[in-house]
Amino acid sequence: MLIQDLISQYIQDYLGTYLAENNNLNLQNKVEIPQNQNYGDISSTAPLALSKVLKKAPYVLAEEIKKVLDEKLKDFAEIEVIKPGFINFKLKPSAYGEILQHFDNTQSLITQTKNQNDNQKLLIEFVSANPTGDLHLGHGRGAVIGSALANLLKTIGQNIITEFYINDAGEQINKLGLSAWNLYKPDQAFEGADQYPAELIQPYLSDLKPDLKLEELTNIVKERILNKQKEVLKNIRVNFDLWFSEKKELHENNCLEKTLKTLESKNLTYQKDNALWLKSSELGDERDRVLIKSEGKNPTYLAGDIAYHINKFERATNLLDIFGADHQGQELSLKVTLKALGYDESKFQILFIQFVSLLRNGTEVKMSKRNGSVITVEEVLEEVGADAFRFMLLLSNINNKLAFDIDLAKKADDQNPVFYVQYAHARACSILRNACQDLFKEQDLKDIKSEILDLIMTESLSDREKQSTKDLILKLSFFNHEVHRAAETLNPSALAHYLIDIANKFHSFYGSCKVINPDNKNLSLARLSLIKTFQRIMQKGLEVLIIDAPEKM
RNA sequence: GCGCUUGUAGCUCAGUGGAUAGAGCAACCGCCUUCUAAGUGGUUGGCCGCAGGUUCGAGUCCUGCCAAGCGCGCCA
Repeated sequence: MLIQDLISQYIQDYLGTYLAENNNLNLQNKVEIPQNQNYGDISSTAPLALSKVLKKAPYVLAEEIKKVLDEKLKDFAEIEVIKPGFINFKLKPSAYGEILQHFDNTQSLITQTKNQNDNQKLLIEFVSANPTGDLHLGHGRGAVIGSALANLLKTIGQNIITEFYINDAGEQINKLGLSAWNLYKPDQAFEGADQYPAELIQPYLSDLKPDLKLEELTNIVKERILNKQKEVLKNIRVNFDLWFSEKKELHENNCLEKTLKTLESKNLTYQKDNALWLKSSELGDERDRVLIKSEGKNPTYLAGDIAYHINKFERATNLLDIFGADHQGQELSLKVTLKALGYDESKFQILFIQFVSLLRNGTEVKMSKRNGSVITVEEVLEEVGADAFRFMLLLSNINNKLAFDIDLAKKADDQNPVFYVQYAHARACSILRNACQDLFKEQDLKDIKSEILDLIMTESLSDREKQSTKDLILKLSFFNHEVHRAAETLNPSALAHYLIDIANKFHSFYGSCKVINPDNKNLSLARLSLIKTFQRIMQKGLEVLIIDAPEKM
């Protein structure tokens, strides 16, 4: 077990004596690397955080914990209690060898969450763009975040389904059909129709048979646009388990009709002005909403959305939607309705992603659907490649609007975070390659003895060597913890930031510690073990985010 | 007007009620006969939007205000 896991485990065991019942403390987050060296290599604020719950002075609590830990950790750390109730651990050199040993002996770098209930299944819906045009950068952000999050949750052992909702019915499709028709048969054009800009539609009109009917044309263009979206998503490494067609699954399968009947049977609807209304204000919404429009008797988006979410609840226990910030109007109506129908609101969550703009030559390029100045995923991807595309969009928290700096994403130096991170990985691979070419055989790097690993922090090293080694090992030892924290907070960005952090610590280690040294083969082996661990963790971290980890650059 | 999100170094952002608020970039001074200089060491840089409150302790929680983005359709 890693030292910080031992610490939190022992504290938890000890505090458990205070809290026999209802003991679901999670102290993992209360054991950390302190900002300031003076506070030790690892520190815990558990006594401070828990003194209120346990009704005990934090300092007293800290002293008690110290007493317990002193005994258990005497080989690895010196423990000090500081004023209000901090517990600071100064690690002994052997602790670092122990961490290397731990990683040498551990196949899987990420622990699986305990499955209290194997029936739990989370359905994540994201992107869900209308099949009426190209994917823009905003869709790209949702796609990258959604795919990384889904992969992150899968990695810790959760049961995940990813889904794309195709809005292939309704007004937008009619509008698409008319827009296409007017370009296809200009002499028979529909006058005065609301249309999509011609340049968005034209690329999908090549090689058409001459005598198509409006409906046939609409379907062909819709299919072509959808296929294009699928292709672009594939290019940014975004895959879906299911592409859910509104038209097929909700309309033709009568799912929508069933939902309306259910709502009617629960007396949640009424007729007014020739339309069918939902009594949503009674359920907590700001006002009532229309379900079936008076003109044409077509369902509103909300009606379909409710039916779709009921359908999803039939296939999964938990739902997560990832929407653009412009969809927040949906949330309240949908949630109150689902609640009224008996679904557990705690099992349905929506994440809203703020807008993306594009920064080129230091100035912001505004996007506007109306005048056709949409920045597509495809055009940005072409310039920067999938790795930079993904990493740049992953770096900022979804609650912040983001300016995608396209010039930065193309740079091949330390200013560009994705290069910085990938370069660190390639450097590590290069050292491992060289080591096995000149001085060692592959076999030498396996099962390195603990006496040799302990040399990693040997006394005779310079301060800078010790410092950079220590920083790297400690940071690496928190990998599993960081992955789980990112998963719990549904925040893959945190993992991206962590990877920058370990890349930084690695580069620093590289700069101060010569790894391959024929005059000191044992120290070389210990350091190669560290490099190997770094390389594995970086590779795994990038894999979770679905970004390449190149071995050469 | 109401709701959601945001406001932290020149810029982009981390920050889980705890210690002297951190990182990257930019700026400035250094480091290649050395495993990838696509790199690294150091320096400079802060009324954490403002004002109250809760707390032993607030960037973090609460209230009000200011500013920005988005949302408040028989559009999707």
